[in-house]
Amino acid sequence: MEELIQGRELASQLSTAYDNRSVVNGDDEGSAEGFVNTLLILNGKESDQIQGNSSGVSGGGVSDGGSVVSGGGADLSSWDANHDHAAAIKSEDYTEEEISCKSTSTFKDGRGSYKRRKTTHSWTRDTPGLIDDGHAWRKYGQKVIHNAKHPRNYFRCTYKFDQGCKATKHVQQVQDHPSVLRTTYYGTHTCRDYFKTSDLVLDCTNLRDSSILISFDNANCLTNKQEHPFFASFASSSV
DNA sequence: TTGATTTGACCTTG
DNA sequence: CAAGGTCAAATCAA
Repeated sequence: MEELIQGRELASQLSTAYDNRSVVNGDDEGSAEGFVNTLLILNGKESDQIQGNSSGVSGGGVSDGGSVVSGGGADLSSWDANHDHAAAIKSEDYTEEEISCKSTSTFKDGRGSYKRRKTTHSWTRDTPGLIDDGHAWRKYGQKVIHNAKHPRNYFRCTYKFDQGCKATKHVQQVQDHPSVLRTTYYGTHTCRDYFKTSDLVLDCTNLRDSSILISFDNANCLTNKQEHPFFASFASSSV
């Protein structure tokens, strides 16, 4: 996060320097390194760390969820602050095994890509009821869990097939508190809900001098940046 | 008619 | 083999 914040500052400095056509010297090597690190992170080189240590990253985020990348320090606290019923979130162990399906057995009817969730990156949230987390989910299963009073519901991203989004989640009532729903998120959203993000502004602070930025509605700049902080920063780094 | 949900069967993993 | 995760046909709903 420090690198990301630093990168944001450096990007601003770079923009200013470019405007002034001034020669950057002195500690420019360190600055450049930090900026490159930031770009690497934003482009996924260290995305695992981001995902593993962050709540509210795309899949885990509610519609007005917290910031991960671009929001800076102020946004970091917005997750809990914006929720009266502070959601309990925790990350679990994560390995690269998720990436490769190591099954060697034969598949029947095209099935077989089953992966135990134990080794995949996940985080949980406890909510007092059903909430809109800002993503389109489709239920694909329900299962009675051993030693659990309540069944577990399985959801996948609506755009799983359209856009290959691998995000899934499980929702289950907490045993001791039936009114509380425990949602476990797996994977992060790689999809784009074009209807919801059509007015997304990637980085309004440097809008005037950023030829790579895409903006469809500048008027909602602040609002959307708060609602989709991760997408905003992620997208801007990817364009 | 089309998309979402239900639910039992199927499949993998520990 | 038990348990959890996913598939897909049947069903529901807009």
